[in-house]
Amino acid sequence: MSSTPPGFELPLRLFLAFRVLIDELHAELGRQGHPDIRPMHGFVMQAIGPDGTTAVDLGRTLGVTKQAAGKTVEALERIGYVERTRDPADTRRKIVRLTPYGMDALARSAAIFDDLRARWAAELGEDRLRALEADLRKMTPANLWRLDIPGWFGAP
Amino acid sequence: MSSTPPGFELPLRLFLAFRVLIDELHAELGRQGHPDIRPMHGFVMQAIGPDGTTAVDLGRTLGVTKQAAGKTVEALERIGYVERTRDPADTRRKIVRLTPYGMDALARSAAIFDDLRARWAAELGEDRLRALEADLRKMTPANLWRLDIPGWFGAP
DNA sequence: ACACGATAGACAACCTGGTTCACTATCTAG
DNA sequence: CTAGATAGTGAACCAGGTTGTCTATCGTGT
Repeated sequence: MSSTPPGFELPLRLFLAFRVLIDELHAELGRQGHPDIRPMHGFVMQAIGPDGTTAVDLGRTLGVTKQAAGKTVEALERIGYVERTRDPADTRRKIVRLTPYGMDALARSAAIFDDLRARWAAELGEDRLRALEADLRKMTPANLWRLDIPGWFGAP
Repeated sequence: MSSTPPGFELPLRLFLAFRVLIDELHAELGRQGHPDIRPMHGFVMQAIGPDGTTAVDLGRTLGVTKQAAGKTVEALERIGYVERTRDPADTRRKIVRLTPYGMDALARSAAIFDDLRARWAAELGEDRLRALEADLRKMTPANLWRLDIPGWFGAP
């Protein structure tokens, strides 16, 4: 006869679970030769994808301004994860592409996330985890990338 | 015979679910006379609790420095949600307490969160939601309040 | 052919919430 | 009664976000 938990526990647990996964990802990424990568960077590189993009497009994907996207790309460029080249077909545009180092980080991230998911499956059971994922999918918007982290948090 | 989803979907869905709940909370809070409250503030007020606390203690609870906690308290004070009074027993300390307005916001937050949880229960089924909560509880640390949002996100 | 609107990118100023370092005031224990 | 710990504050800085402005380039309509 357990009573229903207070409503505020759910969002907190969701956030904590997210945080636990991200922290573990970055601890492991650090061990695998990517100590300087930050939580944001992984998402941004995922959003850039293997084919490259532009600052404006990246901003659209992530739900932030082109200036914000540009700044992040700059930071990523400084630490060697992306490079920008002018688009010969439209010299206004600069194509942002992952470097081999960036590709490596992205591939490792994917592998580590799969591994973390497998650990959750081992702990909870694959069926329970699938149910959890299905439920979350049901309650969240389709577009995975509109994170606007962490801007929304301080937004007016 | 569905294949297992990519590992990176799980953290994203967790975050998105968190975000959806928080956004809905603040939309409703806005409608109920608290338009100026920001996502951070709700958590901080929860952490302050009905008995009050101090900046140092609050920092410890939230996992941020006392200076950061102090700044947040200042902001909350400016918009009338908390007040600070010197502790007569130790004049170094300043007790941070919720004002009646702050209490109102906290009570409404709790009610809205309960309501949001009820909506999830209606959508997913109470048993599925309980399973989800139980699974998250299993995979996250006990201390609900060590959020360090959003500092951890940009932390070195 | 060309002018004009739309688009890509960059720069500056500012905001929030975090950090570290340094300092004062007060408490407490030896 | 002094030495060390603790509470709070201020300053300088950082990351990542915003708006607003500016230039360069593209592409379309007359």
